[in-house]
Amino acid sequence: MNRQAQKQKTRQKIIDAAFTLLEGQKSLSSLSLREITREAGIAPTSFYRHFSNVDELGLTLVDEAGLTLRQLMRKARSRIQSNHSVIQTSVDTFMEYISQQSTVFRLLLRERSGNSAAFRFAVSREVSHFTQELTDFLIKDNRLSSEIASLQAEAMVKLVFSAGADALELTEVERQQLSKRVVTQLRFIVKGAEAFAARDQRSK
Amino acid sequence: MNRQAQKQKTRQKIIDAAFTLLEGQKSLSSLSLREITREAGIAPTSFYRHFSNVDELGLTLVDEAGLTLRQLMRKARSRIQSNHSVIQTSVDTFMEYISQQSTVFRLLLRERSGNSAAFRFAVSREVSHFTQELTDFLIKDNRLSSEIASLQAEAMVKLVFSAGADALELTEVERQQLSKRVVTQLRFIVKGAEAFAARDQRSK
DNA sequence: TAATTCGGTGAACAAGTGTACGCTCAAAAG
DNA sequence: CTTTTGAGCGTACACTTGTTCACCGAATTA
Repeated sequence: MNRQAQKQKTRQKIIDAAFTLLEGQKSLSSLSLREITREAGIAPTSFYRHFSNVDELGLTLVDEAGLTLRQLMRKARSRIQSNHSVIQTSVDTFMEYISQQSTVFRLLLRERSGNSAAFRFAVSREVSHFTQELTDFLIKDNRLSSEIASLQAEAMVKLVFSAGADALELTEVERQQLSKRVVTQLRFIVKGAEAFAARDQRSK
Repeated sequence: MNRQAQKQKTRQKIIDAAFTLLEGQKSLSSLSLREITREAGIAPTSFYRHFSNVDELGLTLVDEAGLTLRQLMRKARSRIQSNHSVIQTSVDTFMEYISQQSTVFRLLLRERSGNSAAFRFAVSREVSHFTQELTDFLIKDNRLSSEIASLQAEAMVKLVFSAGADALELTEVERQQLSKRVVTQLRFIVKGAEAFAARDQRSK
């Protein structure tokens, strides 16, 4: 068998093992090398053929989680085309992803304020992408000034991610109730930003 | 010397040692018993005379952090009496506390989405107090319906805490810029909630 | 004064950790 | 076919970890 392919395969085994362990209550920095290799079914020392550190593996996982996040955005956008309530659709999509990919979101939301500066930075980068895309959308779709759009987007993302973190602890029905609250709260922000934008227009 | 007082004193030494270690990049659950006792200058086994677990110590720390939070609220309220911009004053007070008591806030903000369910629960209890007090204030001061007040308060607290988490990574000047953004974003929420309240009034 | 309580200690244990080193043996290169 | 490469393994080492146990000695009680 192809040597390169084989290596890639065990590398994936390591990544999968880490994700499996993360499904429990563990965080990235509490994963031990030996734990991971045990789960992956390889010798502890083999780990070093793929990553020089557990931290390096951690950054890889954050990157993969970022991919999921971008996938989420794409899905939300594609749904908005057909359906008209942008906010409702977006929140629904977000919550759906949290249910389906709970391990990935747990990873992101935990490491966002976790102990490792490197992880925090990596997550914050991903969330920035998210915010930037929303900002662009608001400028184009709602014809807001870039300043107000950016403030609005930032507030909305913070609110949604914060609610997402809460959602991880909740049952399916509680999650739906939370969704309704979040939708209303987002509408507060939209309405408020509109009012500010109108005032800005008038004063010009 | 009084035996009881002496015991209290070493108990405090343990708590102080834990806080000192937390000033680094460590989280509650990554603190080890021996680490703590080493820092406190006592024998590892002495720890058990005061706490049966490191987790039990952790909950004590969260409680102490909650005290600081309530102190913050009191301070903010007392300042609002004299000054008129409620939002500006509150955000300033919050950011000031984050600067001064950064370890405490790091603890709260980290454990809020940390690995331990017990810690998460304890923190969420403290944040709930915070939200509830703000809700009451909004009902009394802004004459909002309890439903809208609660939604508004929840959104505001989520936004402020989320910004607080960001602030921990920033320099003093960046923090002031962030404060300005947050104040505007909070005004979005207030304006938006007002609009919704007005609509509710009309429809009745 | 004599007896008891109890906070703090040191030694010891089993279990877990990261990592260095040299080996195998099949794939890749010559 | 021979040589080189390199992924994976086993052993070993030095550490750290939580917890048990019997013990000391001063403060407290009788």
